[in-house]
Amino acid sequence: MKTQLQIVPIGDGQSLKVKAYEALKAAIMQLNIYAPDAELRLDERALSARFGVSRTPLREALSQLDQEGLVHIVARRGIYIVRKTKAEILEMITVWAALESMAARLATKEASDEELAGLHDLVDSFSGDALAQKLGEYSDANIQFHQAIIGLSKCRLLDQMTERLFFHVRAIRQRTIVERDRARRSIVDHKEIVAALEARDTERAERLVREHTLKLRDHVDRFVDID
Amino acid sequence: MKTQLQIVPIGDGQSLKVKAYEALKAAIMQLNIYAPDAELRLDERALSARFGVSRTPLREALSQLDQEGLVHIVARRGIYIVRKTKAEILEMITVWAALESMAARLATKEASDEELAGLHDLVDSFSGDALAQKLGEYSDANIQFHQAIIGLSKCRLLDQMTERLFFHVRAIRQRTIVERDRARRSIVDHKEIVAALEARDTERAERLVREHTLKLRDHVDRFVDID
DNA sequence: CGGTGGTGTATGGTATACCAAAAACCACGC
DNA sequence: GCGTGGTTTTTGGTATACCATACACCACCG
Repeated sequence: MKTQLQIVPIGDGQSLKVKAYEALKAAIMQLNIYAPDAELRLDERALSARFGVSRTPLREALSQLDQEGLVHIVARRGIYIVRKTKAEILEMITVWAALESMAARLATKEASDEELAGLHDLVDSFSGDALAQKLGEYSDANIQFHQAIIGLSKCRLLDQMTERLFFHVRAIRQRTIVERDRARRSIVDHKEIVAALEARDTERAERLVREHTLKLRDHVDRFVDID
Repeated sequence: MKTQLQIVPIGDGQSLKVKAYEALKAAIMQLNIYAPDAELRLDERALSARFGVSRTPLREALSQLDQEGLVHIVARRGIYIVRKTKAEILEMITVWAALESMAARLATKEASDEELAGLHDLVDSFSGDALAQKLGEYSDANIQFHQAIIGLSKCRLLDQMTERLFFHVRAIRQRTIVERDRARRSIVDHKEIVAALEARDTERAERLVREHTLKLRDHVDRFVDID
């Protein structure tokens, strides 16, 4: 993981503000912000020159990132990429658990049999070779599974609100100490969740999802070392 | 309820951007956006002149409101105050239910006996004369109760995420048809919730809060007429 | 009278110059 | 050598001029 900002050329977007926003977000996502030598300070003028746009749209993009909690703008001091504290990460996972358990509840009523079958396949496809994979890839698959459940709730707002949470949670995965059994047990949980959804067991699906995500919370609490 | 923007003089704040943001938000909150003759269109230059600030900080404030979903900015078309659809309102209440039920769960573990006693008093103070009050005032007291529960979870993120939801839900209360028994039954629910919290009954507190808020969802679904 | 094309205007987007405050730097004196 | 005061530099905040596009209006033509 790089410890310096990797600025990608601005692609196609609607406005320069949006382009700058996406480029910055992508750059921050690639950055290992918890590395000791990470470059956490941003400079408006330098970025402006690097992107080839003026400060105005760039500032609007930075302002948006500030509101989302990715960067912290201090007047006449500087703009800093935010390092979430461990307590904040734990809170995010807690909120995630709340939202996803509600999504599971809704999914038992809103999702079609076909959609649930697709989710079932998704889990199966990882149960075979997941153990052989690197933890990082498992983490992606894991998030993919959880986002799929949220999608099945048919509630757009749940999608929007969890998107930001996943971004930050993803950022700390390389700080997570590998625990051998965790991936395997996680897949067992996933299978149980899918079974509850397919049985249209609303209460059980909600409970399993909540407990599963709160397990992750405890795991991060115990095995992630930041701050 | 006024149908025109009520611009208040910019008070004291840190930056002009923040002042403009707060003034605009307050103005929008005072506006009955669902009135047929409501002024939903905003004009950057006109607002800039009215506030006595340049377009730059004003645009940053508007951009933030756009991200929060209060206004909708369309390039070279205009800036419009957003009228949430009924479906969106229902989604917001659903998410609210998810977040507050988790808050109740946490509160059974995090809140002190004194804090719960305070919540108990809050409910009692409204059980006596609530029926005599106007529905609007009851609505405020209602939101106050729910925010209190979220506060007792000791989870800042839950506070932040529900704040926006309450804003929009508050905006539709004058469109809610008065249902005579609802305030009374709501208070019964509240008392049960407080009892569960005081008994430290995590599962029951979570369930009661969720069911209570989902009741509101159904009520809005049936008795609120927008779109 | 109705449709169509062109020109003018309104409006959000962008670039740039300037401002004020905070920090860094440096010279000076003890 | 170290602290202290002032000056320079850095940096985010603000004001303003200009740009590009979507829309409206109107003249012109069929």
